[in-house]
Amino acid sequence: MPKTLKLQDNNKLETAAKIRAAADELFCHHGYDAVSIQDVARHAGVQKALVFYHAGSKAALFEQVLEAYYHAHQQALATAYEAGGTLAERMHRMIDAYLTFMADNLRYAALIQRQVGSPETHPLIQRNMAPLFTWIEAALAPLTPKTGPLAARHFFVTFSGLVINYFTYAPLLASLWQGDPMSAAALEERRRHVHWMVDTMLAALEAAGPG
Amino acid sequence: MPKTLKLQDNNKLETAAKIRAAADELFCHHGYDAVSIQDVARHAGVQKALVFYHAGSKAALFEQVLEAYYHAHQQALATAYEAGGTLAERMHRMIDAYLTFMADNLRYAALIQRQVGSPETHPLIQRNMAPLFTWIEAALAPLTPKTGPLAARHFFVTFSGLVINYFTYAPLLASLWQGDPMSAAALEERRRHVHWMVDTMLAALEAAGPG
Amino acid sequence: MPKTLKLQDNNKLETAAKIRAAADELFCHHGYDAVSIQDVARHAGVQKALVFYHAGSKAALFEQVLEAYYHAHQQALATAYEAGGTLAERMHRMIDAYLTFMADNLRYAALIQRQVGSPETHPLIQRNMAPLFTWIEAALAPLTPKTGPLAARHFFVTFSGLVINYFTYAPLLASLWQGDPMSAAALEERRRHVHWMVDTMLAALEAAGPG
Amino acid sequence: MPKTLKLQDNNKLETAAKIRAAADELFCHHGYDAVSIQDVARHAGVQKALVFYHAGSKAALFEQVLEAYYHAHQQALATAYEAGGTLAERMHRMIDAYLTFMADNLRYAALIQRQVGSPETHPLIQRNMAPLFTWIEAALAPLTPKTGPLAARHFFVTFSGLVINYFTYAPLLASLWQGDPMSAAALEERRRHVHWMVDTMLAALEAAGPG
DNA sequence: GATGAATGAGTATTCATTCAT
DNA sequence: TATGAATGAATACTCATTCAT
Repeated sequence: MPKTLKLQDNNKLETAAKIRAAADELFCHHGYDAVSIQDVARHAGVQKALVFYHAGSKAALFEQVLEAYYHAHQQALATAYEAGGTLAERMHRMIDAYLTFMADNLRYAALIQRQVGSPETHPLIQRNMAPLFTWIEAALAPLTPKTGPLAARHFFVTFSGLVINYFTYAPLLASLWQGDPMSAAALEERRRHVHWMVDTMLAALEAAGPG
Repeated sequence: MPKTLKLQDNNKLETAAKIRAAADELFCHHGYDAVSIQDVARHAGVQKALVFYHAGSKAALFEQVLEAYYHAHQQALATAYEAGGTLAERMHRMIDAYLTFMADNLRYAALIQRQVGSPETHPLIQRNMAPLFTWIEAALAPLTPKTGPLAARHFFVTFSGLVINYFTYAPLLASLWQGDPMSAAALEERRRHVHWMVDTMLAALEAAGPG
Repeated sequence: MPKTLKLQDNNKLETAAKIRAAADELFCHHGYDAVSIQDVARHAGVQKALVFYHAGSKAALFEQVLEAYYHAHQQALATAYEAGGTLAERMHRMIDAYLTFMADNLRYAALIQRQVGSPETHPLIQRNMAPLFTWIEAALAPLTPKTGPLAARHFFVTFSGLVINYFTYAPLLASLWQGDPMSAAALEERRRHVHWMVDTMLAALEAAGPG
Repeated sequence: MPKTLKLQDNNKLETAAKIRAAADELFCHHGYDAVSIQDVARHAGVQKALVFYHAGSKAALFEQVLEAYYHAHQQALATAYEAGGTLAERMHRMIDAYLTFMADNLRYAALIQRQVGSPETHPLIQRNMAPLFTWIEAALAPLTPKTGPLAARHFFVTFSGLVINYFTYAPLLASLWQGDPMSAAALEERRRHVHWMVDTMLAALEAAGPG
């Protein structure tokens, strides 16, 4: 009976997937410490011991969630890394890719936000940031000095902040924004704001002459 | 016996202060969930039950810490709120006040960062952000439209992010910055970067004509 | 109301004592691994968390039990260590002290027996054995060589075994002994057996001349 | 296909044997309670469920290990039981057989040592001791009284203790012995010590006249 | 103001064991 | 014969909190 087989296969696959999905949601929502394996098990509709069977430990489960986001993030930016065109075009594309990924993975912002404070997670976050930093440094090299207030590294912090902060502070901004700051229209507006900031900044750098 | 009374008063103050100081340090460093009252008591060098006597509960103790930062923050920005001069001057002063407060209260950034994800803390953070938002909206009113990508609210998110993100991501940036990103020299460099961003942005807005 | 005070005092003292007593009995009966803190708590009639409050941890509780026996043991042998008389008299007195202590602390033999296999307990047992070894070596020095089959260290193993083994194997010997091997009469018989062994051995050593 | 069959047979044997070997080593080293089936499986390099398939249960696996030692022990003493010669010769041979078996099965001493405290194992240990006890009682019958301090049963406890205790306490004696108490030279020395004790004791009993 | 004892629910993790395949 | 998933009870230990003194 292939049907039975398929069902069982689905069940097996589903168990591990259900656990990861539950862990993802809970960790992102409440943070590592505030979530217990009991919570994850309840949320996934499985038994507590089964979470350990599949994930090994709470820390390992958390790392799996982080790792999944890391891969998704890198993949999301991959095309933007390699795309050509003018500097402004390339910057715009990178920002669009970043914004789209964040909008598609709203929990991710919250996760990272919280974990920035936990040194154990730093290596993973650094690994995550490194390619983007390298890319921005290379892209801005013709226009920016190696050091000082206009060095590329400052623009890296500035522009990643322009994107990330919108998402992390979104729940707090709901009262300032009329309507949902995560709606398609609001996100599009933010996208154009960041593009404007990029264009303005690039124009100023170009006017000032090469770094 | 005033002498005894005074001593007792000092002891009282000292005990409560020691507890708050310990709570401050631990909550900021490890987050609410990762800190136990036992930890706070040990760190303060007092008995566990005394923490409850003075603070009431763990949640109340945490709120006291948050509230203290809230007041310190408002006080730190108070002069900048009222200062006069050109728009650029006023923006610079506000940014300087913000940066200085953050540099003086490095733990605060970490605290807020973590708590942004916890809905219970949202009211306090919103209360904290409100005056600054109002101020920026008023300050930029002559130059920015009420809605759209160049509305003041976007610049609020953008510039508070320019400041805050530098602090929250600092421990991750250590490898990119050569040397400590929290050193006086590094902070001064960041200050000048943000000033440049403000000046550039204001110039562009002015060139484009009133919102 | 002194009565109430006394009762409360007793209760406080009793709690720690009840826990130690329960731990003593259970650890000796079933061994470290087979006893859970839950068991100890139930046996002492207190709550599980209270065991940790008073003892710190399972390992610490176990060490407290061991340590108590160690002190009792040393105290039990103290007089015999210092007593004078002929070599035979001193050996007899030591054996009597040892046998009496073991008979009064039947659980102790079982405890040590089991723990001999656990390296973590070795230091404590070695500390326990050291004074007796030193004493026997000094006492037999005039009669035994420093090395070889008749060295004092062999007699230490032999005579401590003569005493200890009787107790550790007692529950297995019940069928061979008619009646209880732990009865006063049976113990007195064993005492005389060990004395006879000592006398026989000393006579042989003396006949053979100084080591 | 006999070849395949044979291979399968070998694999079967190997799997069961690997499990028993792993169980043997772990149980002897750490005791019943401290060893999990997971440990055994890992140590044997097989799957956890396979251990249950082959052994039935943890208790059954443990009994298999004990039973194997029981058989090996009886077999090791078998020749000594039946050998002829003078009483001293027969005693020496028995002691040699015992010592050799213990030296060849060092883990066994540790196992028995621990299990003496567990009533469930008593029947097996008693079954193990019975033939030796009967043999010693018969051998010493001409020289010893039926009861009292010089009854054969005391010499049974005494001489089995002389042998066994050396092995069980060996890890604790390492510091007293210079060098390894389990080295061939050290074991030979102990053998001669026990022989001397036997000879001395027999001579004294003979001098005293028949029991 | 301060303390030590007590509590009951919670934590992550491991257990021996079963079972469908 | 072998396996991977699943289970429910148990493990040592910590938690915030209370309370009598």
